[in-house]
Amino acid sequence: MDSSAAAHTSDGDAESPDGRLRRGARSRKSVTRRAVDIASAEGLYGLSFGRLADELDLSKAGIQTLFRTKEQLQLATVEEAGLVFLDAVLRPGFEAPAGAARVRSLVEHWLAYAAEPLLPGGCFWTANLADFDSRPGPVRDALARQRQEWVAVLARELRTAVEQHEIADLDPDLAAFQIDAVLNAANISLRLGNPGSVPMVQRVVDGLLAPPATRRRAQRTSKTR
Amino acid sequence: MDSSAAAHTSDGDAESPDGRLRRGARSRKSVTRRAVDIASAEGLYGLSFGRLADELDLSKAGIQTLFRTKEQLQLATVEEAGLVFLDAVLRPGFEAPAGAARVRSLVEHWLAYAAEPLLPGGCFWTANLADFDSRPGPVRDALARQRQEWVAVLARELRTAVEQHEIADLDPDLAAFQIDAVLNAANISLRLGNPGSVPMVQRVVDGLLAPPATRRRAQRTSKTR
DNA sequence: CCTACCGATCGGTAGG
DNA sequence: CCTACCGATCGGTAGG
Repeated sequence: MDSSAAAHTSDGDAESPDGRLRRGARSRKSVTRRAVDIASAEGLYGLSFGRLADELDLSKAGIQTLFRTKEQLQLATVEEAGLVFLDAVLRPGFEAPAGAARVRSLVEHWLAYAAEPLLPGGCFWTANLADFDSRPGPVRDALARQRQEWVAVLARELRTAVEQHEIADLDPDLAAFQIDAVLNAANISLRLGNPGSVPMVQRVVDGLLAPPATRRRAQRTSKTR
Repeated sequence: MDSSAAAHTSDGDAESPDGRLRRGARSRKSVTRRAVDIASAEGLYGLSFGRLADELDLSKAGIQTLFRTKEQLQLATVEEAGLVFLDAVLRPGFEAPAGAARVRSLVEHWLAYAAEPLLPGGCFWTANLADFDSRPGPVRDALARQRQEWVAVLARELRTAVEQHEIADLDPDLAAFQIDAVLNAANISLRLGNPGSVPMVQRVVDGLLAPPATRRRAQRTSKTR
């Protein structure tokens, strides 16, 4: 992840006398944070230098100087989205003890993250992976890697839950795939004005996480909750 | 669905003497079919009159005459995508007997439909619902309605399977939601060059459709298949 | 269906 | 020779 920001700060150890480097880093952060909001709703192709300039009261050429090309702007936006996800989902989710409790906490924080007002367009990856899955390149690769890391986190906690005998013996990778799938489906349903998929996610997760003796009942009937 | 095609054919009951209406309808179909291909890979916003004109050796203004506005082109493309899905998934799937066999057949045909070369970008709705879920309007409404109809078809067949005692007593709406979710997740994974999610879909569906006595084992362990 | 345009905006770059 | 901007404009293309 050698972003151009790293290059900016590494070619001179000392801050320039008038604070230009500091101001540059601050501008970069404010641009990428806004870009994450735009891209969550309208996709990474909805980004443009001109639009960001208008919304942030900067000049278009100034933003272009910070990122050089649109692809590098998109990559920086993807990286910033990862930080947003880290703060909103991973860090708070990891306050729960490893295993089933952490899976539940991660799912809860994910559902909150997908709802407004954190990101106006819901989940950043739901919106952009579908856009970029047919466009090979570094942006697609970065998005795919982040998604894979998220699914791997879920799988690891599910594996821990199995090893701790909190839940029945299931395939952690398969269960993580299912949880990620229904979360993304719920995110789209939320965008379409149908909140009914959120309790469906809960029921799927409850079914997967139910202790061995009661798992059949929890996932089977519609009136369990 | 009063499309502009209906308006074109209703303002004169008789075919014009030189066959212009016939040729217009043929052109419309060729344009929308190509538009479905483009939109499956690059989204309905990747459509443009100019690009379609280049690819089909027509003039940009000629295509604009057929559809008037870009939104009407998008709506006609969504409608055409529905016909593609009908031919590729629903009609062949419905040749299987109602219930569990039909669910399996629909899933099989869906997975084949999501793979190339039918549509270069995979599932039309996976790509476009994520794009349009934050853009209210008739295009979003049409996409959402089609998706809901597909999930309702799955739910109805699952309900039939329960009533025929082919499968355990589950909530058909919840199971249909899960199946649609993992299908869309598999479609994206296929686009990203990872075919491993297809057998995961099969295992999820097998777990949901397993007969009552064996359902626990089928969905539980990773080495069942 | 065609040529010929419009106001605007795209990503990117010029000199100051 | 560097940066972070500015106003202006490059060649192309968008929907209409």
